[in-house]
Amino acid sequence: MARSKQKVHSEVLIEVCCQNFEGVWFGVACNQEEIVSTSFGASEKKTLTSILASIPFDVPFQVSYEPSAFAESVLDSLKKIFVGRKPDNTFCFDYAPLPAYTQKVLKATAQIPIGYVTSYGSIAKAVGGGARAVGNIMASNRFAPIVPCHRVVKSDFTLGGYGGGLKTKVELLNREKKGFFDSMQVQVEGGFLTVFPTEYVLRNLGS
DNA sequence: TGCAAACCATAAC
DNA sequence: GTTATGGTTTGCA
Repeated sequence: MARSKQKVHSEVLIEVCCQNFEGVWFGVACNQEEIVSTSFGASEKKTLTSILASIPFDVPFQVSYEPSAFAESVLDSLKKIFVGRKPDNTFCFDYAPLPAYTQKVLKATAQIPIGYVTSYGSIAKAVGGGARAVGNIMASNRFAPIVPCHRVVKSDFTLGGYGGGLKTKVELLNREKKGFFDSMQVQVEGGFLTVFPTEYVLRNLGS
């Protein structure tokens, strides 16, 4: 029986998991070895809703309460990032559904090291395009906080915005500060991105 | 400082 | 196609 020409979606069943860690809900959607989306928030419902929003209607998914080894390792990394530590693993993301420019911006954002921030305009300068467009992409970042959009601020080192709330953004940055003094350049697709010590932002908040 | 105008990719009609 | 929408930036008073 020839079935090979049929589109069999069941082969890409997406696994969705949520876990609570110290009062915060972390969620992941993944297919085998790729992250489809991640999220975190104060309630399970909100976290789950934001995860599900990034799964296309015609793709089946399954909410699992017993995460696969891969999902478990992603959740583990989410928690580590949340407390300001470096995750053990690097992951592949399912960038395919996203527009090319969005992919470029997210990949550049992913290059910002712990202890550093950059600005919307700096990313725009590195990969092309404009700061507002970068801001829009941050706002709809489906890989937070693994793609660290909390490390992107305004050019005057004030906070800008954050989907999870500015309070959360400050908390994350506070845990990530390393006491660096100098800015530096990191290589990204399309050029070099200037990053600045997290302290530049934090010392702005006091006054 | 504060305001206005320019900027720019997306998503939604 | 066209328009609306921002997690911005910059210049000018």
